[in-house]
Amino acid sequence: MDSAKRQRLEAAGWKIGTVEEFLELSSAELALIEMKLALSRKLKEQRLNRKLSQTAVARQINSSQSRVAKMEAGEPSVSTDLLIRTLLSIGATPREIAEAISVSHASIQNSADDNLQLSASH
Amino acid sequence: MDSAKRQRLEAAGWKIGTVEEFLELSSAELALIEMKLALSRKLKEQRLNRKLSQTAVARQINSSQSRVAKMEAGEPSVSTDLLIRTLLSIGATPREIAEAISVSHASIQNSADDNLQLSASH
DNA sequence: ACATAATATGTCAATTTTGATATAATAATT
DNA sequence: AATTATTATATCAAAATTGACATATTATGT
Repeated sequence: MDSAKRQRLEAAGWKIGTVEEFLELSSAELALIEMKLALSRKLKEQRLNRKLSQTAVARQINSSQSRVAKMEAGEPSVSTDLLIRTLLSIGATPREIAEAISVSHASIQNSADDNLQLSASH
Repeated sequence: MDSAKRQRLEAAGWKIGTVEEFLELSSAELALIEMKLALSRKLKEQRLNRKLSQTAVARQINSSQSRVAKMEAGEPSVSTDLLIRTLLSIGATPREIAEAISVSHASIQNSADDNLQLSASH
């Protein structure tokens, strides 16, 4: 968990810092972060599928290109609300959104490598 | 749609006002509202299942009883973030959350009575 | 009926989120 | 290689959300 997953999270600006800090994140908090990242990825995927630029998406939702970029980067300054609103606006169905969220579940439960590394690291 | 569904939404504080205003709500906005209401209901359901008071839930998430009440009432001042965080905190799984969201989809597609009434009302 | 627990509603200062803007970094096109 | 389109990153004032608090209403038990 430490290395791989933490780096991924930190890259997106979630600055976790120490291992203690990381461990202090409740599983609920982690699950929410994972969910938001899953929605981020879904957004980028859907946008590319529809061959839209970030600017085009921004127009559809009365926002700015930079905010769309932040959404896709999974930055903490982006709320779940905004992610979902944007997904719905470009035509994603609630079902697709639900699927993305379910996937985020799997990624929590599944990353056995991460957990192994964690429990082996002390 | 006017009467039944609008009343439900307005009761929760979404004050829609005129029919025009209502119709101006994009389907994305409506879908998001429906989603949030579905999460509201899920929260209440899960809380009752676990026989927790609103105060007990508030403690778990460092919030207040009144805010939990607002969550369950589906008030606009409650973000999707908070709803999901709370659901996760009391032990709901991402899968359950996803299911609730999928249900909200059905309610949009299904309410044939509402749509009929709407198109017949002018 | 009375007390008590639980839920609802209103308000508000503090925090968080947001769109906008500027600008840098990359990719695509000619 | 030079132009142009696209995406990334930083900053910030305005808007939305939040926890806390007060208090009203409603349920539950005795």
